Amino acid sequence: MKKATIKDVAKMANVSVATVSRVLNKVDYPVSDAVKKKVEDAIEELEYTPSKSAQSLKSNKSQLIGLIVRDIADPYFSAIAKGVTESAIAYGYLALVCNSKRDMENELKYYDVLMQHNVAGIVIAGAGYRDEAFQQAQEIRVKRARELGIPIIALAPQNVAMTTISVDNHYVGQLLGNYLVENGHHHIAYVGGNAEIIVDQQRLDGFLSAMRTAGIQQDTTLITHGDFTWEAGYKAMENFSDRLHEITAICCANDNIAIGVLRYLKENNLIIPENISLVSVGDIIITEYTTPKLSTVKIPFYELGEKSVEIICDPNVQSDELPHYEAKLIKRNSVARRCKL
Amino acid sequence: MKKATIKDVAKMANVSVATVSRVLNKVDYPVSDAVKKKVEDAIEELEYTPSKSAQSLKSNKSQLIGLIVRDIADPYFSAIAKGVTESAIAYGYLALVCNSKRDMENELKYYDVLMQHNVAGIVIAGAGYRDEAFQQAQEIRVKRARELGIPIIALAPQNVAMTTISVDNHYVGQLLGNYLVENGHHHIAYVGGNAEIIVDQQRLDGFLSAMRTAGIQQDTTLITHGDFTWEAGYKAMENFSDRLHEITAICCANDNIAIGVLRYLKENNLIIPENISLVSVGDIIITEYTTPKLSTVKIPFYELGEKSVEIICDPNVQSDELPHYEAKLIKRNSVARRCKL
DNA sequence: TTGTAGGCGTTATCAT
DNA sequence: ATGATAACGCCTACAA
Repeated sequence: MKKATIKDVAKMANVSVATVSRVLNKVDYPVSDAVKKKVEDAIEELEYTPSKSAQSLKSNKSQLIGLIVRDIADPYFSAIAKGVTESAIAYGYLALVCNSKRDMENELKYYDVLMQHNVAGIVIAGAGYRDEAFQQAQEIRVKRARELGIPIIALAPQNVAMTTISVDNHYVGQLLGNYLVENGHHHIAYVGGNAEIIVDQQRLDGFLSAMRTAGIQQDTTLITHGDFTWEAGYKAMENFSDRLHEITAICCANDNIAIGVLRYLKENNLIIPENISLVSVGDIIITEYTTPKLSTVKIPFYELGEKSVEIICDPNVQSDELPHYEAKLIKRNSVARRCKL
Repeated sequence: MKKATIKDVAKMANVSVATVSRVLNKVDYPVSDAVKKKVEDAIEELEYTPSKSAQSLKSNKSQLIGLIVRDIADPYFSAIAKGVTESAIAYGYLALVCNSKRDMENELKYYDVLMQHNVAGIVIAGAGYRDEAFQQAQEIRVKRARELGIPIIALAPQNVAMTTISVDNHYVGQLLGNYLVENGHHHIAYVGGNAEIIVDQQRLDGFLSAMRTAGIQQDTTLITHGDFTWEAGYKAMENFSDRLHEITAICCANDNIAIGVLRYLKENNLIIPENISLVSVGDIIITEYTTPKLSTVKIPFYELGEKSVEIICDPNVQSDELPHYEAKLIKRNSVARRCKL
């Protein structure tokens, strides 16, 4: 059996397809009540719904929003995906989710695939890579999208001219550094994420500037980079094991890393925060359920995802009046006051 | 600027659109090398890619897979989503992700929306509701989809005749019960999930059958239901607080619940597993990062998602030779041997 | 107020 | 080996 088409409806209601289309799309187009009724009955009878494919072909625009994430199973990205999918539905759209597996090539490929699908817009969740070739490739795609009238919204800095809504990551790093300093910490290890990704550098810079302001000479051998994952956090600690006695606090570039770090420290019988304090970035839900609860800088992932869809779908939203998102420190129980080392 | 169409390519290559279509789609259709070359050059020059919308209209089938989840930010569902999205891309498809917010109405609506988009298939991640009206509504949609040739794959039981790949949840409950009994536990609290969802009952039944086999009379007032979330697990414990001294173990219907339970117990200075043992279901990644690591029954979420796409996309896969997925107990550190109460 | 017809980009059928 | 054309379902000028 096939789905009913507008023709079937027209036939059953004894009207033309144009009339059917009008009662469907032109709310205030003059159609006689009798005809309108007939059409609506036929639609119901046949369970007719317009074909999105045909509409998309005709209008050269689909009711689809593309979302590119690095790993949908990572709480950061799934929080964003939640915002995007829920907001999309609210606007009558659907979200196409692409998982790059943290691979640059894949990410670029997805730009193309999504455009082939005539998406109404594309949301880029992850921050950009510092790699120049990548940025150029990205720039080409952004330009092409603009020519086609497809908005692309980044939820983290890309170093490419494009609409971006994001928290100030330099400030995030400062927040972290200042908080630790305020609590008397001077010997701090910094566990970064993937150094190839822009935000990693920005957060570290912010952290270092906080150290400088506080007159603290940061030991650069106490700075490490890996990836924004749990495993990476754990592994970083393994490599750090012989220097744990030198430090009183660890600053992690995101919550995942902190969770890995936390596990390592617990396994090695260090008490948080009594022995070592811990801060990170994100405020993913699990930070409320670890022991101790993690002090972290909240990034409004859900809201960012939500807003990006709004920018794409709502014609009233001007992309020149982008909202400002403020990073906020959430103090919980992973930082202790350290008077003196 | 507009995207190049097959006509543009045909014009540039001085051939007909039919020829272009052939070099694109009919690999072994006889086309002279010279013409083929011209066409390929034009395609490259114009950066032409076929419009998915037009293909979808023409073929009455899109390269889209619909996925319905209850909460994409829930590790259970995001693991499935990861399997689905990655597998989809591998087949040249894209995944449309719908978030029902654990609302039945939404779920039903998504069936319809996805069909409007001409999806190649639909994957239902969550188990069905016991609600009869829901099951009927679901049945209608499944039947309609079948008539349209759209496969629907459930990754958990629905009590509706449809293709389902899933673990045996009764067995899961038995596994849990037996493991606890083997370790000498006789006074066990059971924290279930949403009792309206089919698997919740199945797991509990399995657990109870294990108790019966062991000759243990389960205290039914020690059985509670809430939801499959962290918050619900925590809240269940709050309501249980005055009975904690009666029990030696807690069996949770999934890992989320266990994480909430764990947090409550820790806040109340109970040591796991020395004071109370804990088991659950899922084996989501975080269970490896809690303290202690959670003993749980592994459900292969990623693989289920992956397989469902394979069934939809791969014409060689017969849906009558569905794979069997075995639930497996992962013993970690949340269960202690209890000789006697 | 309603109907007719062309075209969106493809693919497939039928000619040549 | 290649080309012309109809059709997929919808929307929208333009006609009536």
